[in-house]
Amino acid sequence: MSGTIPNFIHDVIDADLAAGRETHVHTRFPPEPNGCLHIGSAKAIWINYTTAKKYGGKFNLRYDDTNPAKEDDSFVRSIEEDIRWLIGEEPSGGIFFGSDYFDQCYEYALKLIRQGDAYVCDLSADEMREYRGTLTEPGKESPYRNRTPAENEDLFVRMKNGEFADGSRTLRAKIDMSSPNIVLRDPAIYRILRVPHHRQGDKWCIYPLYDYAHPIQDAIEGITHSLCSLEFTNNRPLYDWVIEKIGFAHPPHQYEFARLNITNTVMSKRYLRKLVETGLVDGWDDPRIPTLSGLRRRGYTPSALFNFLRKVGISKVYSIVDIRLLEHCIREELNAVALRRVAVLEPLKVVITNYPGDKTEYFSLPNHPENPEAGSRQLPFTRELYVEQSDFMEDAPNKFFRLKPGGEVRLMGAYIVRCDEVIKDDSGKVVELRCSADLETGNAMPADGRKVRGTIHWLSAAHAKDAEIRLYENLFTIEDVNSIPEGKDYDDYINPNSLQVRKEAKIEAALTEAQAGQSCQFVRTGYFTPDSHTPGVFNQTVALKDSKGTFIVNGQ
RNA sequence: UGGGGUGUAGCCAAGUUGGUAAGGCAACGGACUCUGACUCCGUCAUUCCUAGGUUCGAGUCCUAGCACCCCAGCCA
Repeated sequence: MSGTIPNFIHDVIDADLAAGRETHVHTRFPPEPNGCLHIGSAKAIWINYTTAKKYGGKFNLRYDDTNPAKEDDSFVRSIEEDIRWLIGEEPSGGIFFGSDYFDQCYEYALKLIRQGDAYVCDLSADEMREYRGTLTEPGKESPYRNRTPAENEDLFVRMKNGEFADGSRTLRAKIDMSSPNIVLRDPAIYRILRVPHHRQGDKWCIYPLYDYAHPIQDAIEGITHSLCSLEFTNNRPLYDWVIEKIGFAHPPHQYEFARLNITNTVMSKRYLRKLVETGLVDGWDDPRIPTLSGLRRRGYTPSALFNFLRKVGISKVYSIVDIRLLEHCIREELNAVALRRVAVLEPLKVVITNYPGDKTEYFSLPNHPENPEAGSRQLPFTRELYVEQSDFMEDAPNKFFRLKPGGEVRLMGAYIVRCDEVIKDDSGKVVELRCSADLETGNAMPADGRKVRGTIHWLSAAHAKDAEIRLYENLFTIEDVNSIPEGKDYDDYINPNSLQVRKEAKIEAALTEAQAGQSCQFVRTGYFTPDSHTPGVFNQTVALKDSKGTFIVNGQ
């Protein structure tokens, strides 16, 4: 279940191992602590983690914290928590910080300077852009490109010592201003930035850029296969350049895979942040967004997520996965293990007219119909019950197998009842049903052999407990949020029904003891889990599948 | 009009040295059912972006096109 299907990365590794280019496998996941992890990050974690595992190698967690202007310590804590939750253990190779290698990055920069492979450039950001050229025209060499190594070293040391203003100079790799790959047109590898670092404090006023720092981090940690997403493909030649010029004995190699996209949701950190900051969702762990904390609060499990990722596979094709595959994976898992419970989301009172008002009897309901070992529990039955409003229809079509005037239905695990009378309020709304139970038959099959097709869930009004139940739908009404028409914005496609709160819900007594992190199936409606923030609130993980499109317990 | 990456069903995605298109999701039929769930059966690419070519035989090889994605941050 946790394995992977064949993929090009493992093909590469198999070849490396077979040819003796590598003797082992070491991977890493390098998040920048500038936001929360989401299911797209989970794909990167899963690929790196399972690859290391498959080959008996190690897996590192490394915070890629080279830009103090964007990073925050609170995110390193949330990332660590999410990863522990996801993989269920410590990263086997350890936890590191890219910033811990700043000294080495600095020393290697000096080495590049002395080799004539890097120079201090005084061009402003705007000038550098002009000199860079365009996609179709080569760039021009910087007038500072031919400074001597000694002059460059002097300048770079003074950059480090804080003698120059932010942005006034950069250290650049001396590669090729006419390269068709723009990444290679003398990229900046160090910038001056007077921003305190979350771990280094005020030690530095120059910080290395990703393209320069990343290969060094990988090499220092002994990473063999550096697996990242497709948008870094253009940067790979620079990655290799850094490794080669510094002269690492055992060069790591980078391989790229397509990032994850899912229909009707958003994966960009930038937009997730916007949703959180504008209050369109309720924090980074809002159950409607695909952050790991949100998914966790929603009731998703690491194994369901990993299974999902495994089924999606690894490729280099831009793709957008149907969110229903994700839902399938959590249903598949929860169906097998979740205990069945009764909850009435939208209660409608039912009075059993031929049942004594002072009587209570108990019916046994299985905790899991397919697993007798899960046992059963007793549900109290009394004259006044609650059933689901949507389980009654006054003018019902033929295929409606639930309660209707004059019709019979089975109360799950208990009596067959017939609807005799419908009581409405002044506005015509149905407020109560008066039914009669087949007391002879009890919870057995009818002796006369008549068929009762429908089975609905119910709760004794006197015994039911109150709860708030939150139902969720897709956050976006558009499948691909990456292709929003011109002139429109993400916000134009937010589903107004993404959260629906049922405050008047009723639940069976056993549910009052449910703990956050436990999932159960509310019979006939879906899988739910207690909210981790508010006691007495349940979050819907996913609705039960509704193959005929008529099982309307959710919404209208 | 530069460079890089990618094109297999509605959506993901396998396809060994060319040998006659896996699997999953979705959908649609049907069986079963005291959850309209689950489970179970069945249907779902004469065709692999297009056009040529090589071959007894091509998704796999060759040639030429086309489409989509990424790159012009002192972001990652």
